[in-house]
Formats: sequence, structure tokens, C-alpha cells
Amino acid sequence: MTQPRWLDQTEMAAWRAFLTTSHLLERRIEEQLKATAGLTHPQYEILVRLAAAPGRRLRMTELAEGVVASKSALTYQVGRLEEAGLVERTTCPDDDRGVLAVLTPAGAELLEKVAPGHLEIVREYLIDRLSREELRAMTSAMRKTEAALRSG
Amino acid sequence: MTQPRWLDQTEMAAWRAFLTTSHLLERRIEEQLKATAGLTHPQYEILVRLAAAPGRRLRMTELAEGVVASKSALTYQVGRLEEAGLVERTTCPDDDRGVLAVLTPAGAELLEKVAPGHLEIVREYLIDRLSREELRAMTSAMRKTEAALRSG
DNA sequence: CGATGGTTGTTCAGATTTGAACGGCAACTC
DNA sequence: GAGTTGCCGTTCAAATCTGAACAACCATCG
Repeated sequence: MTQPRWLDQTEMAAWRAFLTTSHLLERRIEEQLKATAGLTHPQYEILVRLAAAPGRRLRMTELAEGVVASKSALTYQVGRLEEAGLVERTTCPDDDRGVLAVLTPAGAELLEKVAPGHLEIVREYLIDRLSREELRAMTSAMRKTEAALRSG
Repeated sequence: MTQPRWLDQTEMAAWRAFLTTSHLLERRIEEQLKATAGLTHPQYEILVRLAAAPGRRLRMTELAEGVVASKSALTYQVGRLEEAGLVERTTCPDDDRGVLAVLTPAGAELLEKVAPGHLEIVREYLIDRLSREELRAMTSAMRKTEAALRSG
């Protein structure tokens, strides 16, 4: 029977600002990617993760955890990217259950073309507006929450 | 022909932490609300906004801006909430085009019942893990971005 | 008043997400 | 090595979101 602990004014302001801003920024990014490259944000993030992975390939499950998507959502999006020739599927040599998503040269090329415009948005609306101190504090805060959510 | 400005390591870490954490937290909140009240997060946010509004009512457009949803998504969700008896629709007295979404007593009651559990999650994973300084910095950062996105 | 342009909310088709159920394979035990 | 348990990715139906098109209404101006 713990007492409900409401958020005080400062805490609530922080939470509402975070919630609203993350949605607004998501919307802006989606708009930019769709206009520039015909990609959704989840699709772009898949390409980014693959590009950064050794051999430009990742197991579906790892990829899903990386981009924070459900297994079925990832299956769907990798299917779209495969149709577009940006990603290929290979069966995992070590584990016949597994599937490796592999970035194709065309995928890598598209990513290189699109990334600058995407990062420009991230800069324009978020990074460039923050002081070094705010940047540091935000990273620290986000990592604490991420760690807590990943472990649960 | 501006040179592409990549993010340095610190900046990229901040962005990735923000992106990942906002998705993880969203997922956790969705899970909690669905299990506790059968509500989606967007639906919960609609109830919150209405509860805080004068007369517990808001124009559809204002509501859509408040919760950061598209017009059609709001139409859909208000429809669900109306079916559940948590919200009612009234034509706006001032403007025959307008529709007022009004929180019903049942909606207010459900919100009071659900809010503590929801806020407990927000505390557990975000607010309570942040120092006062981090909280302040995050609010400041989010507000700058929000202002920039709202004005554009 | 009548015309024009902008706003409001809904509708619709198509795209995407969700979560449960499933078949196939791996790992471990006895 | 047969049995059991669990993981892997996909499939499916249902729910939700998106963006364009639309009808109804407001506001302004001549």
C-alpha cells in the first residue's frame, strides 16, 4: 500500500518536455527521410546498424534489439528493404535457425547519400541547441534509463 | 554546398542514447498501460490533456497538437475512447466546424485510477534516476528543441 | 450579398505495428 | 541418442497510423 507519489511541478515539466519533444522530433525526422530517400525512420536505423556491424551483417534478433523493434516489425521492414535491394538475407552458418541481414552495396551507398541530411536535422533541432553541459547531462540521464530498461 | 557536418563521438552518443531510450521507455509505458487499464499511451495522453483543460474539453485540433498526433490519428483514438464511454463529442458552440472532445465522469474516474501506476513507471525508469541537475538540463534541452520544432 | 481562400474534422486506402501462435532447430539432461 | 526445454524468425489477424482527398463551415474583401 505505497502512497501514490505524484510528480512535482519540476518533475512533471521535465517528463512532459521529454515526451512531447521526442514525438515532435520523431515526426520531423520521418518527414525528412521520406522526402529525401523514401525511407522510414525504422528503415534508416536498420541500415545504420548494419553499416556499423562487423561484416555489415547482424542476426535478426540482435538487429531488433538494437533498433528497439519487435521481432515481427523487424521481419516486415527487412522484407521491404530486401525488395528495395538494400539488404539481403542469409542463413546463419553457425545456427540454422538464425537469419543474417546483410547490407548490400546499394544499401551502403544509399546510406552514405542520406546520412548527412538526416544528421543535419538532428543537429539543427537537437544537438546544436544544447550546451556541452546539457549534452553531457542528457547522455548521462538517457543511459541510466536505458540500462534500467534493458535489464528489466 | 555546405560541408556535411558529422556528429563527433560525444554528440553521436548523446543522440543514440536519446533515440534508444525514448523508444524503450515508450514500449515499457505502453505495456504497463495496456496491462493495467487496457489503454494505449496515446489514449492515456488524450485523457490527461482533457482532464487538465478548462471544462475538461478541448477542440480536436488543439488536442492533436497537445498530444502530437495527426488529425486522423486523433479522430480514430477519440472514436475508441467514445465507444468506451470515456470521452464524448460535442459540436463547438462558437464554430460549427469544430468538435469538442469532453472527458466524461467515467473517463476522469479511470484516469485517477490509472495515473499513479503510470507515474510510478515514469519515476522508476526516468525521473528518480536523474539528479536535480540532470533533470534541469534535460528540461532545458527538450524545451529548446520543442520550441524550434513548434515554430517550424 | 457573393466570391475567394483558409480552417476543421472526417473518411478512405494503404502501410505499418502488435502480440500470439507456429514450425524448425539448438542445447542440455539423463 | 532420445526427450525436454527454449530460442529463432516468420506468419497471421487485428489494431493503429499516415497522408491525401473531401465536405462543411468561417472570414475577409470587394
